[in-house]
Amino acid sequence: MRRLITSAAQRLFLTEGYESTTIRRIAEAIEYTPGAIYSYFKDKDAILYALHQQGFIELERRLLTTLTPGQRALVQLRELGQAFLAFSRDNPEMYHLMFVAHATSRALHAADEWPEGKRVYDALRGLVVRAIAEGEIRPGDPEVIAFGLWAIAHGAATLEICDRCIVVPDARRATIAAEAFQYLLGTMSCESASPLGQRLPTAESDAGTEARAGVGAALPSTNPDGDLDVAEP
Amino acid sequence: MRRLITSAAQRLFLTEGYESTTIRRIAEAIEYTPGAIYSYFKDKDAILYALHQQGFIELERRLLTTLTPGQRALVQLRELGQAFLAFSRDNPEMYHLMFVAHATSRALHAADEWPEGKRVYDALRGLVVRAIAEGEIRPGDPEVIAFGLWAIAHGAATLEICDRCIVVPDARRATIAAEAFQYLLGTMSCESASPLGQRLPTAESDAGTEARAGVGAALPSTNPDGDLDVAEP
DNA sequence: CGTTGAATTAAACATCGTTTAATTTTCGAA
DNA sequence: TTCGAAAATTAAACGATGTTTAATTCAACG
Repeated sequence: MRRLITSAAQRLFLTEGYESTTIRRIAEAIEYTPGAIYSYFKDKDAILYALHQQGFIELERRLLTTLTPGQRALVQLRELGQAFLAFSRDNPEMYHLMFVAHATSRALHAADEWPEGKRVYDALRGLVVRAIAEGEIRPGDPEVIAFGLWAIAHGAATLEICDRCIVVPDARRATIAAEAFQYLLGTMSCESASPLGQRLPTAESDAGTEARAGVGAALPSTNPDGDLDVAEP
Repeated sequence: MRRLITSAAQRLFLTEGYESTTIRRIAEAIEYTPGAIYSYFKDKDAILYALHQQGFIELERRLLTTLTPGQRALVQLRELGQAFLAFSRDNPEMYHLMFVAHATSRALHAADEWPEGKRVYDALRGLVVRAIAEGEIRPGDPEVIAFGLWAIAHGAATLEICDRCIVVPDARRATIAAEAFQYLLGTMSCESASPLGQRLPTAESDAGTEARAGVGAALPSTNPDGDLDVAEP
């Protein structure tokens, strides 16, 4: 029954947007009465929070399935960032709910209240440690580096979602987020001593695609129609 | 009269928070009737948007007054980032309204609808161009570098504001945002070829303070009580 | 069949943003 | 000074929201 509610809420949320996702409309969608919902969720924030959790599980799935297992840590870091940006672009409303909406951060005050986030972040930090150990990015505090990478991806994603990219020229707008992540990851890699510090060597790259321009276009969109394929029984 | 309304709205906004800032409460604060406000603002979003504009003017003021005029571009970039993070920390609710609230980005669709933001961003890009010309950061696309720096600062700020830093250990939490910005600015500087690429030489630095730890503590908080000192006639 | 407990509803409450018609206030011209 | 038009302000209502409560329906079991 909770599933029924959250999946209806999610459908409404992704199709009609944030404002139209009201308790009454959810109830109408599942052919129940508004009051009935309060037997299964304390209040509206609880529903949003459940959505928020499902979103993070889906994000985690997408991030982890993107990683090519045997690959070098630096390459996996790049894949992680690209997948993160792709997710935010495919599901902007969901991303907003998950990361910046006031409704959800209200019920969030300790790390164990956000296990989904902590798992992904720990994986990121582990990857950073490995990248340093493999001598692919210059040594430094893994905590700072991991947080920095997260901040870049999250910052670029939210700037895009909140229509803040209107200050960059039209021609660059679509790709600037991925380019910025790519550039910054490049500068911290060990090859960055070369004057043009943005060519990041990978196993499958160098197939004729120029490094910078290739990033935006190569963004994998596993889910092009923008739906979240989670918990729709 | 518009001033009266916005300043009351701002006071309510900063003291009582987002949820409590209702038209009726604003009217009550200025001893008017709710309907009267609609003679001066089209709707509630218009009030939030006016606040949003004032916030950007204040942010711009704080950023520009922080820059030490004759200083090298790289140092000014660092000052810019620190001032930006300090602002977001001093005025979290305001920052949320200005950058990520759905209400404000609704009325924002072209660059000329956001002149305050464009001005600051152009200044940032100019600084990047200068830093490259002065040979202080490695050459690259100024647009990408400027956007990247903005993404870092904005990402770190929003992660902090939205309580996402709970995944980093308690001891590091308070300073991690500033450290990450400092680190990333360091890696793109030309001195970063050294193994520990995070010492950023400045005019007044090297006074015994260790580079990394000094950043968080040195955050200038021009406005410790968290108020915005704008438009309170 | 009757009873008990859970599920569901209908209706109300307080509050919200917004609109409309009526009222008050303002203020320059007669 | 008085009048009347224009502006400012109010009172009241509308529709919609999240939420609660008491009543009602429903399902299961002795």
